[in-house]
Amino acid sequence: MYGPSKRTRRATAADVARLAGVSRSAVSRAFTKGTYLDAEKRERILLAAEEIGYRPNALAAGLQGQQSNLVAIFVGDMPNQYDKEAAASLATGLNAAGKWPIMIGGSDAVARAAASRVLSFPLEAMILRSGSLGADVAATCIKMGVPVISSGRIIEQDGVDNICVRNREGMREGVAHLIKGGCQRIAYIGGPSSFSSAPERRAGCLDALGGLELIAECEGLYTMESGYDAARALLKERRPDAFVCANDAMALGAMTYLREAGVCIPDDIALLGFDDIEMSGWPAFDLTTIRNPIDDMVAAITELLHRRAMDPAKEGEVILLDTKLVKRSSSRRLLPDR
Amino acid sequence: MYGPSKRTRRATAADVARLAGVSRSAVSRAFTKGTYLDAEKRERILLAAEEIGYRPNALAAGLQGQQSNLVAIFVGDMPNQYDKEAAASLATGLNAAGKWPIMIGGSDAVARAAASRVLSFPLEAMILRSGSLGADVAATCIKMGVPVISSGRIIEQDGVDNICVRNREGMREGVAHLIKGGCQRIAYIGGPSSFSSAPERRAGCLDALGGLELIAECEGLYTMESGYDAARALLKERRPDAFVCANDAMALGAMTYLREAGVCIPDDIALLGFDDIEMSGWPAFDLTTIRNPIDDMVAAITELLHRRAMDPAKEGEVILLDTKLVKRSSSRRLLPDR
DNA sequence: TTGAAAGCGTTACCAT
DNA sequence: ATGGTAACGCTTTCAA
Repeated sequence: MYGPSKRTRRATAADVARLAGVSRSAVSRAFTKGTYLDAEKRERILLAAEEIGYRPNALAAGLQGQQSNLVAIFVGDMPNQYDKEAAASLATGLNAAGKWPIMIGGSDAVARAAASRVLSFPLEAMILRSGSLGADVAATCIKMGVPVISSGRIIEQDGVDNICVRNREGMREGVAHLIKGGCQRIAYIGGPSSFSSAPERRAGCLDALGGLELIAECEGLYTMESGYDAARALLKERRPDAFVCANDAMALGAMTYLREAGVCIPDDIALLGFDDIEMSGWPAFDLTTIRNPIDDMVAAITELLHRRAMDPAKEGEVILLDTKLVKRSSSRRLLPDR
Repeated sequence: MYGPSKRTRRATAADVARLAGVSRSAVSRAFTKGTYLDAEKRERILLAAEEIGYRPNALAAGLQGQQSNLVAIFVGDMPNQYDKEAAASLATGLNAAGKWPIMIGGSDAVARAAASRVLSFPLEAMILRSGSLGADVAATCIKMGVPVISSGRIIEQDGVDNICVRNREGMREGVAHLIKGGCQRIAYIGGPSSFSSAPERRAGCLDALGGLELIAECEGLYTMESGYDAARALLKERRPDAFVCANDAMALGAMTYLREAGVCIPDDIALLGFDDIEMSGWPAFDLTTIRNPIDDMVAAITELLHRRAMDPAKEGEVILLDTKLVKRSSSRRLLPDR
């Protein structure tokens, strides 16, 4: 039997037209809704198309001047769990919205080169999800006329849309919760200062402290391992009764160390994270944390994409997402929470 | 200023030609290496292009019949860590190889629909990385003339290239290592039978057992949580001295439960995983496991892509990857390992 | 070495 | 409602 698998050339509208005995125009219309076309005829065309495995070539359609629906997502190395979850959800959310996410990632040099080359596509937007680098990539995109959406870090640049979580407010609420629960000797495990989220979260912690001061403090790498190490280092200091961590990965690392060290959580030391990654909700960890809402982030990006498509020349905007304090057992102390 | 009509058109070769005072053909040649073009002229063109932010439109170039360099990656829900790591590395590896990976994911219905729609692009290949579903997606692709590369699960279908790790041999080596270390009462925590890897790994375990029989056995979901639950259930059975887990996520879940239960690893119970995800190598876990080599997988896929491009009509092939036993402390028992 | 012109597969705009 | 015919932006062939 002859079939498309034998064919080396891709089926075109002309092939379908020939097979169905109609014009190429009719084939095009059959695949576009809201066009005038005899119902029976459309049926016949669709059937013929199905038979030879035809569908409109997106390259040609995109060339035609329509929207390409192509979107690039620039992720860094995705060193921690949250980044991976966010990237996965973003890709999924985008293709639920009818967009095609092209992933760009890897170590700096490779990723940067790829990010530049991908601009040869008429992208609807470049989505930046990289903590540290990104600002220069953004500049290239803007120059090429490709809209930029920066997520997780605010890039002050003309025409760049930003979406960011309220790091400071979120952390403030979390630490306030610890204090209301009776914690007084708080140690802070911060993130790398190259990430804009790090100083913001730290500021939120200081806000909540009020008159209090941090018992101790150090800077981690947003990884579990660095949290583990940080906990060990900080435990030597004057006995803290709470560890506030700039993200969940470090908090879980710290938790692992504390358990090994025989420290009871939360009675000896309470623990607070930030992000609410999947693992944190798992009963064996049950970490109190501040939710960095991935679904809201994805929804906001989709919305931004839409608004930009409506008005390509609009001003860049900043969307701030609200966090949500998720109280779990790592902060559930004897003292009642109010 | 005057409204949305401010839209800036993307620069085209004609724009560059005008600016540099050359023909459109020359501009095209300037961006194609191995073409006849005066060096000084090429320089001038490239400069002009840089100035107005031009690069060849990949849509138009792809239409021309060249290779599109577009590749779709179909991932499932990526429920476990290994899937996420694999997907991230794959995307990165592909764009290091000059390919553009379009990610397709999400819950079954949405992902399936997207996978079908993405075929409107002249894809160089559809890469399937989904344990359970995928076979029917593969059929659609083949019908459309899009080559399929299945990773992690062998799809017996004309023209489908497969790449899979030697699950059985790997697990056999791992369990043999436990037995040499003195384990005799082995309990098995398996994966969901809908994944082809599950029965293979189990078979490898049985191979190594020789005359022995499993003390106990249950089926998990390849998630940490299911491993945790499985360990609790199995611990009630006649005291095992080893837990063999079908993947690392479950092994780490089991480890967490065992530690909570005060069981000493590996002295009371040894632990074996499969995959070697990042977390397993972290000192606080230090899980003995069988490496499911992501880098080799990515390299093989790139190679397969290349071979398929060379000969679109070639037979489908099966590449099997070797595992590597990674001995860590979760299996380091008193009895010397031979 | 260079420029003109012919496609590539669509969609959109014409007249029917 | 329908078929013919311009674009769309590029690469490649063909003459020069």
